[in-house]
Amino acid sequence: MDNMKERILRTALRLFAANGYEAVSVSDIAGELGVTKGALYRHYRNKHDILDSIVRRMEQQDAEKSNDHALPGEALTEDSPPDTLESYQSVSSGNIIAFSKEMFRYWTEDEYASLFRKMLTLEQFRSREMGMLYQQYLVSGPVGYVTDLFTSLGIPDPEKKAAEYYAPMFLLYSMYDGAVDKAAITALADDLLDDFPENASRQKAESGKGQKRK
Amino acid sequence: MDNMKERILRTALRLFAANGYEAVSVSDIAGELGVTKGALYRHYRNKHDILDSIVRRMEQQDAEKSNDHALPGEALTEDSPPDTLESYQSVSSGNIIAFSKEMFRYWTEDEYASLFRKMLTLEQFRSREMGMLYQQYLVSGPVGYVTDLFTSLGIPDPEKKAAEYYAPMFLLYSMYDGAVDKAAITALADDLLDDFPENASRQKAESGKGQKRK
DNA sequence: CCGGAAAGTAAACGAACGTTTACTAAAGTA
DNA sequence: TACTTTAGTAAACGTTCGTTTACTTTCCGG
Repeated sequence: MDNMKERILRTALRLFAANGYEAVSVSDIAGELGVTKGALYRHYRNKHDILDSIVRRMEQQDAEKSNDHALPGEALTEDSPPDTLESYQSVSSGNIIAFSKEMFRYWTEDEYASLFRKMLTLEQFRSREMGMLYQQYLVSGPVGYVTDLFTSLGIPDPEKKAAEYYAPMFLLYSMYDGAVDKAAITALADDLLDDFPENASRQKAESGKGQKRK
Repeated sequence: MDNMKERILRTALRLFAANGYEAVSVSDIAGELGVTKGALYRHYRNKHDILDSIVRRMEQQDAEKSNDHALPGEALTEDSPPDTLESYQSVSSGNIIAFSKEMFRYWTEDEYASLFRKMLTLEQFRSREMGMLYQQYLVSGPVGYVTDLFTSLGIPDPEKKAAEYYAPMFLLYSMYDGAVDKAAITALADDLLDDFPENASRQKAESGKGQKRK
């Protein structure tokens, strides 16, 4: 249907992700689409409106995605009811791993999400809004999510463990972007995620050397 | 001495780190310094020359730093001679941790390094050169360094372990940038680094290659 | 098939871009 | 003291920026 508006959005996102918002001109976007720049103003009020639409699209796509993967008790309600420990158990053991693998693929292989991630990376210091979005989607957001999960599971030092859990994924986003062999990075991500419970389980059963207590 | 040239460099870096190279105009830099833009051209051939000088300055500062921390055998020579396992032992046990803590402080608290890191983050997709520098300084460089170290120590799965080792630092760079309480992030970084040998020791049960003992 | 909305073009707008030029003032140096 | 270099200013260069305008083409429901 309204094809041009969509094409503008995606072309703009691709250019913003590669060069940053300010470095991309309206003429650049129009040129890539083989139209004159005046045509863009039939679909967007101004350049910044395109950026806003890109962000809104991501928020919408993210909302749909998290509805699909909603945990029991937080599917439809906005204010989350007190989740029982059991409600998380389903996602905790093998599910959190699978969920994380899917998330890694999403932010690297999904075209829109990957470009959006790169764009946020470039814009994070330019405005407070972009900085917040960057943190929310890629840094403190995921870390906080895992922290809450670990807390409800009674895992000691949930913050520390959450950082240890999410950090490899975050690092591998950047390695993925700079790598020639992308598949190797994806495999490494899977590998590291699979390893986590093994590494973490050590301190549960065995005492051995003095370790932080809770 | 040549004060203005230095002030231009640092002001430009500060603006580039916040907004990206393209988004900063020559007038912006001059305006911050309270001079007209024509004055900048007495010290730099053009805008890009400022960026080049910033990079060269970082490379110089980095070279000095790695000379201070040089491992035996790689102090002065450019082509690294075959390092013995023992030559790394000094940095391996408690030293690699201390070295890493120092590195974390360097990239977050040292004004020049911190701004340079942010600038590289914003410019990494804009040119191949900047992408290479970003990888070299902040991603594949550190990971490769730790991988080599772990390899020479006979640690199994050195790549995986190196990623697990460096990932928290890399994540905390971004958390540091977005945090209000910077000191808490630094403390968390120290904490995570101290934890690593304990977590990794699990699979050293079978191997008698005792490398960690405080 | 026709009338009007929607989509796109070409040109122009003022402002800002990076860079150059002509000129002035200060600082060294013989 | 005279001359040369250096640092900085103010203005102008041509180009490009985001945006607006007037006009043309396309499309589609009555």
